[in-house]
Amino acid sequence: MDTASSPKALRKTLHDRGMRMTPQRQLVLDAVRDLGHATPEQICQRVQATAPTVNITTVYRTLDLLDRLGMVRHTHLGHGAPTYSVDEHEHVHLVCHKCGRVDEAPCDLLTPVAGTLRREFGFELDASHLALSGTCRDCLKENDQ
Amino acid sequence: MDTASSPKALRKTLHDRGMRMTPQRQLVLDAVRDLGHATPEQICQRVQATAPTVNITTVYRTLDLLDRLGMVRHTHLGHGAPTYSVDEHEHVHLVCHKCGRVDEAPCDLLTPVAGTLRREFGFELDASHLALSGTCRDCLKENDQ
DNA sequence: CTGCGTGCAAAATATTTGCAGACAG
DNA sequence: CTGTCTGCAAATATTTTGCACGCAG
Repeated sequence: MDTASSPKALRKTLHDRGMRMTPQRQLVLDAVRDLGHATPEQICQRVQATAPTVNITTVYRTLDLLDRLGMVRHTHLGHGAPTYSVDEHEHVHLVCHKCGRVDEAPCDLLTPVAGTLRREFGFELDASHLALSGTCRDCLKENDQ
Repeated sequence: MDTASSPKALRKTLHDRGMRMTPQRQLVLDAVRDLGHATPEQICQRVQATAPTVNITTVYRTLDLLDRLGMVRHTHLGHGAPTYSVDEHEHVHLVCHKCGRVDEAPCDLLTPVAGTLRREFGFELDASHLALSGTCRDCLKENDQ
């Protein structure tokens, strides 16, 4: 088996478009996979743990590249910084606007809504690109006290 | 009738908390109401059409204040800048990630989903705070051509 | 070799903070 | 009058861009 984020897959995708394979690109892809959802800043720190000279600029450029290649995707979790994750396990993000915690829910949660939107608005929903915001279990409990 | 964004309502809300009514605060609230969804930058321009000396700093501070007072709310539409709107007509935002267009859908679209989230995740959904992203009617059409 | 990709510095953008004066109450 | 609010300038944070060198192919 050969996952989408393996060195081979990355090399092939890049070469198919006349682009080059570099250690930096592999490190960024690895970091995105390992961290789950992470901001460019966090990804950069992770990469620098292995290769301290890699510049934040390169991280931004590489994330942008990998996003356009479809190898990672970015999600707007709310407050500000977008977070990046590998495209593998699709899910909806649930962001608590009180404590900032991010949970995940299965994507098909929104399937009925997606159908309604398509029918009534001609709008093709991309469920995993944005988060749903609200209040999480724990913060709700705190309010009750 | 006395809407939530009327000068009187604003004055009262402020006074109840020992805060002061100022022309700047009324102008910002008016701009938010008139513009629908707008970024701090756009709101500032609108305010400056009437009062050119009002500073962007004041707009940021006032938006933050009005948000905490519950007189406006902010929504993360995706790409970057949050947008502010009055709390009156609740709706879900549909953002096209291709052309950037923002449509609105009735909030109760998500009522069934909100129920599922509450039951299965203990998560209380706040539907109007975030946007759903996808591809709008027009951009879908373009893809077909 | 050739030129794409990188690191560095600096620019562009977005938002926040410190402080002295203005003015609401 | 008193203390909050504002405007200005500068600090911070975030992301982008220009350029010369290094390395992938």
